Amino acid sequence: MKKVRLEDIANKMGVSKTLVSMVLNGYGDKNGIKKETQEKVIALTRELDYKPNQMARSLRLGKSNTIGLIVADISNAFYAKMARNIEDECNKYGYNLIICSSDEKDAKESSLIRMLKEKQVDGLIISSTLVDNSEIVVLKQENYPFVLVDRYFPEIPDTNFVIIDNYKSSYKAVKYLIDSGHQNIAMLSISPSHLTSVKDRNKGYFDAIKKANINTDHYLHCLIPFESIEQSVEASIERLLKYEKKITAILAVNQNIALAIIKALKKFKIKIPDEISVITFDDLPFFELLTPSISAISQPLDVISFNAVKILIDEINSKGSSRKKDQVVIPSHFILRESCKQLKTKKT
Amino acid sequence: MKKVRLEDIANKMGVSKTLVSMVLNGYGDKNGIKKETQEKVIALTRELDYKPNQMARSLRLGKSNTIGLIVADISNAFYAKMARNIEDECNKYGYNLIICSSDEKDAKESSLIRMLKEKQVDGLIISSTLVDNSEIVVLKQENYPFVLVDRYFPEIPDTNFVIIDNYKSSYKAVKYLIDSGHQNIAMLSISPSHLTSVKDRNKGYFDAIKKANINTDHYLHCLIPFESIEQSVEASIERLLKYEKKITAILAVNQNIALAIIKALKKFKIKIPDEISVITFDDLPFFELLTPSISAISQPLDVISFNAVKILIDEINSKGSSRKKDQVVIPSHFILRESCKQLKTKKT
DNA sequence: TTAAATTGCTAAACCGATTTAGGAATATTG
DNA sequence: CAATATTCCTAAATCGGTTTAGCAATTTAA
Repeated sequence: MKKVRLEDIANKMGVSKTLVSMVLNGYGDKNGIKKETQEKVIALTRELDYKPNQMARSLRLGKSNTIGLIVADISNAFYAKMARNIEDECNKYGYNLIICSSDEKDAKESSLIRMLKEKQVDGLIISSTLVDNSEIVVLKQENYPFVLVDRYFPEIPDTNFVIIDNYKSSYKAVKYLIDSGHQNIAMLSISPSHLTSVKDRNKGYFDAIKKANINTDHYLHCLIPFESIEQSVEASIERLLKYEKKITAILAVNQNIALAIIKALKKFKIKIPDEISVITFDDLPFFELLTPSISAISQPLDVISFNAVKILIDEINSKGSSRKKDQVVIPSHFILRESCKQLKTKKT
Repeated sequence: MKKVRLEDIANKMGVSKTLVSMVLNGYGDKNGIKKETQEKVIALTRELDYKPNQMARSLRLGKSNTIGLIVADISNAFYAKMARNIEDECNKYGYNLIICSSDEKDAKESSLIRMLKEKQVDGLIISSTLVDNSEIVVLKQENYPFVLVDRYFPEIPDTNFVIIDNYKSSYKAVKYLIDSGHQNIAMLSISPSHLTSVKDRNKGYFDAIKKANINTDHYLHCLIPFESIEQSVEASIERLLKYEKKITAILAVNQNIALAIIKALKKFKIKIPDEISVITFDDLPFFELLTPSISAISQPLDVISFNAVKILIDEINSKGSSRKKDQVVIPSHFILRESCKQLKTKKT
């Protein structure tokens, strides 16, 4: 069973493929094609189950109606959720999504960007891990439509991005802990930590403890290598437990770190929150199910996705004319759960 | 900055685009192109940062090097993990992935299949939700390469599929509970339940309790509507708690149901496993972190993905000649954790 | 010295759609 | 009745690659 082409329809009807194309694209009236002819075309199209070859169409139109999404790892709950939201938003505009995982690897991300461009995607949404951001700079120079999410590049001006207010979120969470009476607060952050999201979260933590004039020992701020989260977190926790002063709270820089922390504390039989309070960036449905449930800084992924796609489509549609870039910072939600212990009542 | 085309390279060098194309595709020697010329082509290609338009290439070659993946919901941890494994496998073969979520909706899945065909994907991997499977039948008639995962259609013979042994997994899990002394074992299954995976899991449950000659009251087998898992599970649990006999174990048909069960039991302050033991299909990293940790029937997603992609690529490569279909059934792993209580020592 | 073989390359067709420019037949106008 | 306008449609170019068929110049063979 051979595929049905536009030409097959045209031949079978004894008209030109120009006519068929016009009718199928809704330009029948505009080009003065007889109603009767139009109906016959439509009918035959149905009958033969004609499916236009989008590849051919895209080549001619210079538009693939496909968007590329690059995240660190699609199997990560955070990105999976984001991908789903982005997928839905894209569908609304008639776009499809090619999803790729960069594994936080520079080389892989760069080659993914190049590959997606070769595939002629109309735009990119990137949660970039790049240190060497030259590929992004090229995108910008080429005026290629793209939006950064979750992380951005302060050193590249005038790029679209959608992020949460990482600094403020971090600062507020730590401030909450301080106000609850915690004096020795650790943060388990991640390395490489050139990512703006991580940097801002780190800075929020440091600024909050500095401002409160409590223990600002850098020993309390641990960098966990991305490649070996589980073991490194366990080692760090072990180290922290031996610290001269009693550490009573930990801030996790993301959900992966949080999972590892919970696992390690379980292993060392440290009770949350009685001995150590825990707050994490990123919320997972199951943080609520744990006993105790885990306090989280939740990113509104639907809002982020909505904005990212909207901006990207806008960028695509206004290609050529250089459009003013959108830089959206969305507030996060602090969700207080059982994992935080009040050491004293909050000062008024 | 205009895009560089094959022709631009050719013009700039004063050769034909045929030559350039041949060289870039590695057919330079075969066509007797001078080494010197070849080198010049390669050099110029680098210099101009030429990126072939894959759309044009695909159109000519009738091959997009793209695969479509349809799952119920990519934000679901199970499918996210599967998608990632499939992505990696595809990359090994030089393919990309368009991922789509069907939301377990017939109409949406059918239209996704049609859409992906229009996009000229070279093959499909589908975790199908279809009751009306006519779109699958069409695929088969057209000899369109596809592989079913997780679920298949017994009524459509000779289709590729990769699944786990749902019946046996379910049977064994329930048998384990029975052997541990449980007499009143509930199962929270899902509706619509036309899916082979669900049907087989249900059958395994029923056969195990029938064989053991214990309570086979159908009241213990609850169907949770897909659209309202949380509320329905809660209602079902409430009902089960009022049952004339004391229910001491529950089998969850998948991770979503399990999450809802854990939540509901937490709400009703029922202790796992002291009052009720829990086993679930599908393993999540966090099942291990819960207190108590949750026993699970784990699907080896890497093995499933590996097979699915391998079969699909094989199918794509042997297109035309009708290839013998692969039907792979992979054993699952039962992971015993703290959520199962021994009511008596296992009989010998 | 001429026919045959080899070397190194190219023109043009093709994939399947969209679009531009225009043509033939009929209807309307002056 | 000729000139113009309208109606309905089409041939051919185009998008950017790959591939087929073949050509001109040189080398080898007879």
